[in-house]
Amino acid sequence: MLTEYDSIGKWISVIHRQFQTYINQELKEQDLNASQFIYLINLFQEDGINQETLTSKMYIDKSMTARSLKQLEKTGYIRREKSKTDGRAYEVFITKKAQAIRPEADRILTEWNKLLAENINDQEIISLIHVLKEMSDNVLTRQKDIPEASSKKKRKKAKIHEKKSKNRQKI
Amino acid sequence: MLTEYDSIGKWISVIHRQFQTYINQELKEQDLNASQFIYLINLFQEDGINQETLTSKMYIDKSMTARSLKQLEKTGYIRREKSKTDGRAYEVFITKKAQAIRPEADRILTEWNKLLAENINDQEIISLIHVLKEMSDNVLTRQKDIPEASSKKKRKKAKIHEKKSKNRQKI
DNA sequence: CGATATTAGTTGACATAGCAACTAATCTGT
DNA sequence: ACAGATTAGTTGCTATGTCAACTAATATCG
Repeated sequence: MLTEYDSIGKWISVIHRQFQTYINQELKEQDLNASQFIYLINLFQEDGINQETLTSKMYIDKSMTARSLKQLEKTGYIRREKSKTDGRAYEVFITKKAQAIRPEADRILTEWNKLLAENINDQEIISLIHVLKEMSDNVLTRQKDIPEASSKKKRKKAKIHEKKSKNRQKI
Repeated sequence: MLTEYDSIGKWISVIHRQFQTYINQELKEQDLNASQFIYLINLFQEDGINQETLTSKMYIDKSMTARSLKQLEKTGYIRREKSKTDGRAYEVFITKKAQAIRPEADRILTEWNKLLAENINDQEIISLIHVLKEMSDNVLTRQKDIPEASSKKKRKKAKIHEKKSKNRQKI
């Protein structure tokens, strides 16, 4: 039961891949792909957000954000302004082009959710979302609890110039 | 509610990525990565399976199977035998090296499921699995119903005559 | 039988994603 | 103030995954 792959992870992975495929099919006439689409959806909800906030809202790697936004900027769906209060940060804004496809974007997501939820009652859906969120939280909590000897939690030892010892072997 | 990305797809994607990261962390001392690991798990359940069956059991693209098995063969976790009854097919067998890591593999999955399920009661887990399966099924059913294959299928050159009626029995 | 289609598997191209290393700007403690 | 740490963002490398085109073997059906 809980010891087998064939329980939760498998179906999560399957649905994740189905989602990618579905979105890409729906977008195949647009100059947009699935990951850029998801970034737009998040920007619709909070325009003017900076990349870091967007990244953590999506629980994704910041490099993905950098690359996706770069492409969205090139194709004219967003523009970026250097923050006036923080010279490192950009504020990200959607353009008219993005606004124009918003109804279609909403439609695509609505259809997807409708497809997923077919023959499943509302109570189960609500419970599902709740449980998924909680699971995700469990993982995040663990990641915080176990800093993993990573570079995140810098020890205060502050050895002078330890930089050279980075050639760790991965096997 | 159901019209927002922030409902199901988001958490599915987040947990999917967390799963990849978790497995890769657990495996970082092994000559195995997350996707190969999942193939092994499936092979433990059904040794001697052929690639096509394995592929559909995992709901993944067959090219991924080809590449992952190639690597697993190179690192000695599996071997392949040409099927005696079908000259196109391979039967895939796990080796002693794979058997040897099976307990560790089971442990990793058990821990993952335990982590996910922390503070979530068994009934919710059972319901979750059931609902996820059903959702995945909903998507698969749609894919069957909407073959849309005619546009995908490139005409082979010198296709002489069209079938009497479109033969759309593709998956 | 023989033409044609279908199937199992491989490969090339490209999209999606994480990690580590890097730059430049900002923050912190003394 | 200012050195060292941290943060925002970018980039290189690699893994994960899909789609389409391809080869070779097999199935179908006149």
